[in-house]
Amino acid sequence: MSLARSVQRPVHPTGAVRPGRAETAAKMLYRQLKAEIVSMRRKPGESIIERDIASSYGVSRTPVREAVLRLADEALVDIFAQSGTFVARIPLAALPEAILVRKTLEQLTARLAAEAASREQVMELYELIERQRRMQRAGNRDRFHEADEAFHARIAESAGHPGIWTLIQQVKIQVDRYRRLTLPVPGRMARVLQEHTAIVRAIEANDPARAASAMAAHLDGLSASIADVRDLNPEYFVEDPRPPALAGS
Amino acid sequence: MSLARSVQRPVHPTGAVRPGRAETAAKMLYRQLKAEIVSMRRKPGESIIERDIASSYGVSRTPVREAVLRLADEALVDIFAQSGTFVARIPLAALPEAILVRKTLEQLTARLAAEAASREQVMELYELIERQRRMQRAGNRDRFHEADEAFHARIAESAGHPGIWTLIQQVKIQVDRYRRLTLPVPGRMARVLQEHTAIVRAIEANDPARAASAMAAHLDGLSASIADVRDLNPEYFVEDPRPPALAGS
DNA sequence: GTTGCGATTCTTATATACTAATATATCATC
DNA sequence: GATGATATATTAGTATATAAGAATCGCAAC
Repeated sequence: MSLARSVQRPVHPTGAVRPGRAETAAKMLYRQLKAEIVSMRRKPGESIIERDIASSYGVSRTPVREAVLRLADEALVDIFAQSGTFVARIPLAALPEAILVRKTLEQLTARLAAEAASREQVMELYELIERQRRMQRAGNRDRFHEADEAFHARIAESAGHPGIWTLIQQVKIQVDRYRRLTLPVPGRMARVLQEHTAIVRAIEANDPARAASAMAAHLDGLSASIADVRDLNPEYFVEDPRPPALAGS
Repeated sequence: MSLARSVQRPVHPTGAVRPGRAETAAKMLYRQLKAEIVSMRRKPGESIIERDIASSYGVSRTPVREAVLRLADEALVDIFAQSGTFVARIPLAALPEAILVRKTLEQLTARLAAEAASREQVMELYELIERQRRMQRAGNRDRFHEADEAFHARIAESAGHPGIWTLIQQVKIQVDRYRRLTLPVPGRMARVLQEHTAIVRAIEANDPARAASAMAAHLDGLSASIADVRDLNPEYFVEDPRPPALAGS
């Protein structure tokens, strides 16, 4: 997929600006199913039957199938022909890799943001931290997390490369599923706020190296003990022994 | 999409090892169309009509549609409902970002490879360089390029993170299309060979910093002058002025 | 010559029907 | 009772038909 697939609009050959269109059923189903899988409301290994989804949403199998195929592309479901479709198990081997890639790319955006961010952008980052603080006080974990994501997105934007956050979102999706299984850690929100503040301070001070290391420290915190969670819910995971060698020409 | 979507096999809930199955028509069409688009045999802006593809391959519209939908996900085609589907133009704004991401991630793999690569893995890298040298002598640019890709893939593998190369392949796809428009530069193959050798030497010497900088230098070479190519084929490109702000909450 | 309207002709989006292959249940056999 | 073959049911893959909306072409009015 393209790096920035979801941040650029297609351009019609005629050059005409196309009117906004009502969302298709297929896209709605895709978003819906994806949300259910990422939020672990649909459990890994659970069966997904196209016909059932279709009837429960009052549409035909075709748009359901389109949505399921997209999810299969993203490795959120496994399709077995003439057999069944199942919510994908979380690939343990991919988690450290995804965390590493995220850390690397976010160190980059933090560094670039520290070089390039305008005063307005820094203020927006502080505002997002404030929003998070309000959500912490309200004890609203979901909204806290939303603001958290927005904070990271805004840093990529300030770095001049918003598409990198889009990419990170795709890379970290299995990690997000994994984290849904972890228990809420007391004091985590407070620590996140502190770490976010340290990052913005470094960006504001135009100190790229410090911004990068602050971001790295922040992200190191989230790689909790994978082994523990796996042992609690072994049926949700799959440890691919060794991926089959990549196509080497 | 998951980081390693194409390097891990789905696991059937019954635990059974599923037999290898014949490739579906849809997957074949996807690969075929993707190759035609990336190789620029299908020009940006060109119309793609599902019915025509279906009849020319002797299948129904359904598998064609499946393939086209996947390509739309990867931003290789733009689908306009009730209007038409077109080969996507190359998004100019995304190219520097993709090049930057690739460089960042390959510096990472080079660094890790320098820390972890075994003697056998280093030998394989040297062998891939030799293969490239043979292709250079034979003047076979396509096979030279294939070995080039295999070289980079093998470095990611030696770093213990083969999925990162899969990710890079996805990120650089629009850059690959752009590069198809550039003329062959005399002496480029020789320079590539030299730079690859420098990278492997640093990996062999277990010098992570030098491996990373050698990789960075290598990849800096490929960001030629985008402006020139754009002016030659302006109809192949689209310069998204500013991506619409990312979802911020 | 240009512009505005409208019918027509495309095209994709969705619905429905059919095919083929898998997994499971059943039953005979040992 | 365990085991194997067979039959059945279930499911994704594919084919075809229909719906709905957009672009284009022609024509009329100016």
